[in-house]
Amino acid sequence: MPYPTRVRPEEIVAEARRLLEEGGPEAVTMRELGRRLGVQAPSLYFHVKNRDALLGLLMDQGLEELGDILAMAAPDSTPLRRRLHAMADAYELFALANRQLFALLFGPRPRDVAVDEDLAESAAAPLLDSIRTVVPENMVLAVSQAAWSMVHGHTSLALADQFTMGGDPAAAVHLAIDLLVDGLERAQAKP
Amino acid sequence: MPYPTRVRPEEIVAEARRLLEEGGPEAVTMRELGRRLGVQAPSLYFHVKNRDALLGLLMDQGLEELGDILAMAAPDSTPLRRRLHAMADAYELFALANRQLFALLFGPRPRDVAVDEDLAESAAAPLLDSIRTVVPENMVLAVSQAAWSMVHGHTSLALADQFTMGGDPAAAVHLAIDLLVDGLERAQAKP
DNA sequence: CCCTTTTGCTAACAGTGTAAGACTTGCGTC
DNA sequence: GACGCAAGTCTTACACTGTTAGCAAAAGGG
Repeated sequence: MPYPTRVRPEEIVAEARRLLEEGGPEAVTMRELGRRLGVQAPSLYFHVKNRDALLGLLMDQGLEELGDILAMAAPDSTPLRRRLHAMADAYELFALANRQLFALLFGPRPRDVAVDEDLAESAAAPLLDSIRTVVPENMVLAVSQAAWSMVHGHTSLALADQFTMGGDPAAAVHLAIDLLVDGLERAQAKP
Repeated sequence: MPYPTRVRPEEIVAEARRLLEEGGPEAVTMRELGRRLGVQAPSLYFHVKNRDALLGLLMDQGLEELGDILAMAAPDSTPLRRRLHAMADAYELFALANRQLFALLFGPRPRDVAVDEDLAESAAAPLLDSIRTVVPENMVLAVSQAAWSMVHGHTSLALADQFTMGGDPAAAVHLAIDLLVDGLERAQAKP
C-alpha cells in the first residue's frame, strides 16, 4: 500500500446512496461526494470508473437487497395467498425506504448502465418458486409476470403519489392478489 | 408586438418533447433547445419560467393525451372485459410511443414540478366510469386502483425491459384482467 | 538511499441553468 | 415624421457539473 488510502469503494457507494435518497440522481455529484468523504472529486475516479458506473453499483446493491427481502418475506411453507401478500408488502416497504433507488432500478435505463443479469434473476426467483407450487409449469411465467406487474404497478404508483383520490390502495393490491389466487385455484380444481 | 417574436411557447414545448424522447430528460438542455429554435438560450426564459416548468408543461401535455387516448380506447357500450383489454393496450401503446415522457409522468416527482390535478383526474375518469358499470359504488375506487396497478405495472416493467425471461407479458396482463373481471362478476352474482 | 507504485492534489476544459443588463425593433402617440 | 415605450432578443457572466492531464506526496522493496 504505497499511499495511505483515504477512502474505500464501499464508503463511496454508501455515501452515494445517501446522496441519492436525499436529493435524487441529480444530487449525487462527484464533487459533493468527495466533499463528504474528505477527498477531492477527481480522486474518486481511482476507485470508481465514473459516475454512471457508480450508479450501476448502487443498482446492483439495491437489486441484491430486494432479492433478499423478497426471499425472506415469508417461509416457503406459507400458503400462496399469504405469501404473495407478504411479498407485496415487502416489495412496497423496500420501495418506500429506497424511493430513489427503486426508481433508478425500474426507470428507463440510463444509456450505458447495465445491471447484473444474474442478480435480476435471483431477485425474481422467490416469486417464481412460490407460484410454481400452485400452477402448472407452462403457466408459471405468465402468472408470475401478472403478479409482479400488479405489485410493481401499485408500488410505483404509490411512490409517485398517484393515488390522490383516496381509498386504500394497499387493500386494493391485496384484493387483486386474492382475485388472482382464487382464479388460479378454481382453474386448477376444475379441469 | 414591439419586437418580432422569433419563437412561440408551443414550438418550445414541441421541440423540448422531441429532445426528451431522443435522449431522455438530460438531453433537453436550454442551449440545445435554443440552438434548434434559432434563438439563444436565455431568450427562452421569456416564454417559459425555467427548465423545470418546461418539463411540467410536457407532463401536462402527456397527461392530457393519455386521458384522451384512454377515453377513446373503446366505446362506452363495450363489455367491461374487452374494454379493459382495449384500455390496457392503449396505455401500453402510449407508453411505448412516449417512453421518456411516460417515465417522467410516473417517476419520482422532480422537486417543484407539479402536474395539474384536474388533468390527472380527467385522465383517470374513463377507467372509473367503466368499472362503475359493474361494481357497487363503494368498491369502484379499490377495483379501479387494482386494475390500474396491474396495467401500469406491466407497462412500466415492459418499458424498463424487465421481462427478460421471455414468455408473453402482454398475454399475462390480459389474463390478469380476465381473472379480475371473473372475480368481480362472480362476487356480483352470488350475494 | 533511491525508486516504484499508489493515491492524492490542483488546474483545466467543455458543458450546464440562469440572472443582469444592454440592444433592437415595431407600435401608439404627438 | 419623430419620440418614447415595451416586448423580445442578445451578450456576458457566475456558479455549478463530469472528467482528463499532470504533478506531488507517501509508503514499501531493492
